[in-house]
Amino acid sequence: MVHAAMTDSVGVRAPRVGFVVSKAVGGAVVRNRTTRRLRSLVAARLDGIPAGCDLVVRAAPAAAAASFDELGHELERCLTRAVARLR
RNA sequence: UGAGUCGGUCAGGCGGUCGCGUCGUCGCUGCUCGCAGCGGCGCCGAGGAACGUCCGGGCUCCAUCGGGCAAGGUGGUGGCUAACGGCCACCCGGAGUGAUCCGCGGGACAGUGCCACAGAAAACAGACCGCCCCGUAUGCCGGUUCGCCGGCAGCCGAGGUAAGGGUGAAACGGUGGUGUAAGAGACCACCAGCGGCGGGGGUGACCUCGUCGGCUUGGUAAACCCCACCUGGAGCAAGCUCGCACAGCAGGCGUUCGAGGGCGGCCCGCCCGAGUCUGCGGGUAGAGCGCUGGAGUCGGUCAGCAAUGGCCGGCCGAGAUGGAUGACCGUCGUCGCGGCGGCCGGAGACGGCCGACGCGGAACAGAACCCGGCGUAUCGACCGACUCAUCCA
Repeated sequence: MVHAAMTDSVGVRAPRVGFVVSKAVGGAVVRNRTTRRLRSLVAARLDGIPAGCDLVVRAAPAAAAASFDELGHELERCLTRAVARLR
């Protein structure tokens, strides 16, 4: 799930992204690994995020078992929806 | 070729005999019938630090409403990481010709304390030897109208000064001049340093340029302290499951007038609450799980200066519980020493290389829940990068 908000109305500052990976996803090791994978996935899609925007990416419990490609598709879907809702 | 700096790898190989532990398997014996004991066979069986237990995490249980005061830790900046007191990069200061190394690197105009020895004086100014001026006992010299006058030295008294001297780890800016009775940032020039303002570069520590100003401010915070940030407690004997055993007695304080407990430092505040505490006496001290494949490691690739991270693929046979992993022999390799033989260099003394032989050495040290670091110990062997000097092309 991806939440988005325009916190810098001028749209100059680079976009900021935060991650929420709760205890429901797994233990400390699983949660940290999930965060790292999500971070690298988002880094590859930074061009599609408008400047001045803040994102919060929340990991569902299924994210722990998902493969890298599955995570990528799901993030893509949520990201386009969240960005479209901004406009 | 010599001298040096930094980083990394390995931790003797092979074979044999005896011994130990987990697991598997076969046989015998026992019974509570799926375990125990004994014996045979087979596989596997410590480390780079397994160590110290100095930090940080995972994991487990307990607690989790809030406020205040303590306590402990960290300390340039930016990043990495699960986290750190770790690592990487950079800044500043110091050492080195250099590669590089070292730093316990916030604040000394918030306050308090301390600064040994030496020195006059150690933090706020003061003045021991000095230097100078004035008054003046006295002495000497010169002049004299014999009243004294001038000069020099100087006891004592009052004052000016901090340039010079010596001490120290450190002495109230440095050098040169002006100035003065002697001197002094009193004034001037340059330099160092401090502060203000402005321009430029950098995410930042900070760097750099210009300009102005009083001319100048000691050290110590691993002394208390101040500032910023961080920290719930206990630990695998954690903890979970199964099984087994027992017997109470006496006393204190208590049941909305509340004992006791929790918020593991204290106080407030909040919550639970009918039992609880002490002494004597009695009982059980068995088994299993946790227990080893994990923030693992190697290669490739992508991002990054790097630490590190993403993706893809490969690899990974200790698990004891009074605690196993040991001892000996053979052989090969390696290092040191000894004499012997050969070759080379040299006038020689001697040095270097090779060969076989003999003797000797091979460290530090050992799992106990698991990781990331740090620190310490270590006979040696090897590899890579870089620096300086000299020579040759």
